[in-house]
Amino acid sequence: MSEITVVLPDGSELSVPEDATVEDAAYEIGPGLGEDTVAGVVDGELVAKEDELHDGAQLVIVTDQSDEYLDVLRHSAAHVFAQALQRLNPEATLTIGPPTEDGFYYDVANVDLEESDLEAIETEMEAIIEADYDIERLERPREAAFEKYADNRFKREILEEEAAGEETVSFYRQDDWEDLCQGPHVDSTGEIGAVELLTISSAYWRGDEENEALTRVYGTAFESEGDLEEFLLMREEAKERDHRRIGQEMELFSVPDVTGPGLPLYHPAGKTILQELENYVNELNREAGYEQVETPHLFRTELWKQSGHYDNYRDDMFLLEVNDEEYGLKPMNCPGHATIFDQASWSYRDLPKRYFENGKVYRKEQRGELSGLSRTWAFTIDDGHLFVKPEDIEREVREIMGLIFELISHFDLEVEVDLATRPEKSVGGDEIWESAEEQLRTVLESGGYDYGIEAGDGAFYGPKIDFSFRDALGRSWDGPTVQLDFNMPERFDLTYTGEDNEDHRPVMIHRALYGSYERIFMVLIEHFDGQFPLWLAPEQVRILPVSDDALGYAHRVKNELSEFRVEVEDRDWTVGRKIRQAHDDRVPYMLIVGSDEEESGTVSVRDRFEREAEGVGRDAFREHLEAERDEKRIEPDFLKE
RNA sequence: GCCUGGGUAGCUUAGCGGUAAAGCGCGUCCUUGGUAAGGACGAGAGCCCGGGUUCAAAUCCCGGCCUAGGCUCCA
Repeated sequence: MSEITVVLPDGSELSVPEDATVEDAAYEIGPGLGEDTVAGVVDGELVAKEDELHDGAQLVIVTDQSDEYLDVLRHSAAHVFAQALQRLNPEATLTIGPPTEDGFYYDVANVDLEESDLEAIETEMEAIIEADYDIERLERPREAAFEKYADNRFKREILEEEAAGEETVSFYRQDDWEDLCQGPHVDSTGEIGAVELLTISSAYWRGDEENEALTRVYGTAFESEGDLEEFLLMREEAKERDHRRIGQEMELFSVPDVTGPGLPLYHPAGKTILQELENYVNELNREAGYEQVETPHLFRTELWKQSGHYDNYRDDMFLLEVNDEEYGLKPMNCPGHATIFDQASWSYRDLPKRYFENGKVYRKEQRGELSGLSRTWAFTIDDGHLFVKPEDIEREVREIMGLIFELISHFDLEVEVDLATRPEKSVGGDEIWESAEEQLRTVLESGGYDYGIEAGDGAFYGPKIDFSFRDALGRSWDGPTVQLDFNMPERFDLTYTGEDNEDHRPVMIHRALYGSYERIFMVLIEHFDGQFPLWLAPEQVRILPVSDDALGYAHRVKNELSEFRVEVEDRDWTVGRKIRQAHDDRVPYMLIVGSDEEESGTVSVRDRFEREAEGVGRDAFREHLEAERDEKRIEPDFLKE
């Protein structure tokens, strides 16, 4: 029999018979590994250990030590769910049930489920796990599968489409229950250490809203109860940190019914934080040679026709009729900036022009998508547009990368960088795309940035570098972006005069350092759990008089700290109560003052970490505050041991 | 936009055909406090909006609006 060659993770090659499976290959490497094999990853795709290999395959063996093992386990947990569901509701029609990042789901039809039903299903699942049934793979003729699923049009559709042309299809069996499935699965139900069903929602068959709505049950599974508990704790913490909840508690913002959906109101405390964020980015931009501009919220649709937004995004724009003419709220700031650029003639000596605006934009997002500050109809972008000579792209992008890293260094957030390349639908010639992507790559390489490639994920008008933040709970959020644009300069016929006295086309660079203020605000609220660094904290210091007798001194101390956001707690409460409240309100520093402090002219300092010091000099404290604020330190550190 | 839940005091929620409840917050008073909730009293509710059923609707039905989770979208 002829042999084929597969490539192992360390680059070495392994020869195996041409009908060898993943498991066979593992045994070739070593009997121990063969024994432990759960599944394989072939050319980046998770496959069953029974699947045959092909010549040149990149092979990774998956054991219970692999990262992929949890996916396999969860896929099996989805089967256990389906079996349990059908034990209790035999009429339930199964569709698909894959693993996800956090667990698994299973989409079912012909069954009415409520959250309250989940407990009984979970109990049944635990019985199945307890019984430790072997999980067996069966090959059946495709025709037999059709017969078996005579009354399940979903499975038949899978057989028709996914399994088109196959003679046999695989089933996985545990106990007396089986499901059409490609696998892979763990060897027995007992390997699932812990399961939990989480929520019920709905989803369309194959994710298409034209199709039938199915009932989707989300659950998760782990190797051990301990892992599950850790996961649930993390989930609970995420809920506690929900920016909508903290936003309400700290009176940062609200989205009342009466103002319309997705149109948040910023209250004084919230606006204080936004203003600090804005002041900082304004300063950073000024230093980097940007000129601040301002454009109105409303333009004639002529402008949106010129920019192309009207053709592509008209349905998502807010349009209105004024004096028989159509106007539209701006969904982007760039056409306004391009128009400003177009109001003069420029020489190559003038370039690059760097315009900047904290511009509010309006996009009529789908109603079901709106949520807190994470998805809104009105949001503000710290939007910069650069008009550059093509040969300057690299230098400008490098500078922007520097700005972005400078900015995020103050927020204790990790960041991931991705290069998004040319999508299928795009404008501009091959040459300019290749050159642009090359220049972005050069910046990323020479800057030593770790980055991934999102092939085909660029904008239709140019490639881009996307940043995503990772917060304290390990979640990822869209952040800053740098995008090259060859389209807008064409559409607006932007030109500059070159050294050769000829007209040339500038390239536009769109960039945002925060992304949107709403988004960064949300991320920061949740990342810091509302415990903002001093420079951002809406209330930086609260003075707690021990009794009313100390009110006068308290106000004198407050006046001395007038450059900070300071409040005097003058409610008729005990000291303990005042401290409790200040902690609940997440104030970085408390100053407790009474007769002792008044006589010695000092303050007692307590911070949000419950650290304390008595007899602190007022000047020393004020000077520390100034430094902590100006250096944008993450945590209060006056009382740091 | 679609599917499934939900909208009751400033906030969090109970009540689910028959006189609208609680905790927190708020106000007044007592207490004048020393490091994470002192006490008493009080005010505060078109029960989301519009229709319908009923002797009677916060409660049941229909429509709308908002909201949560999910699906689909995201220049």
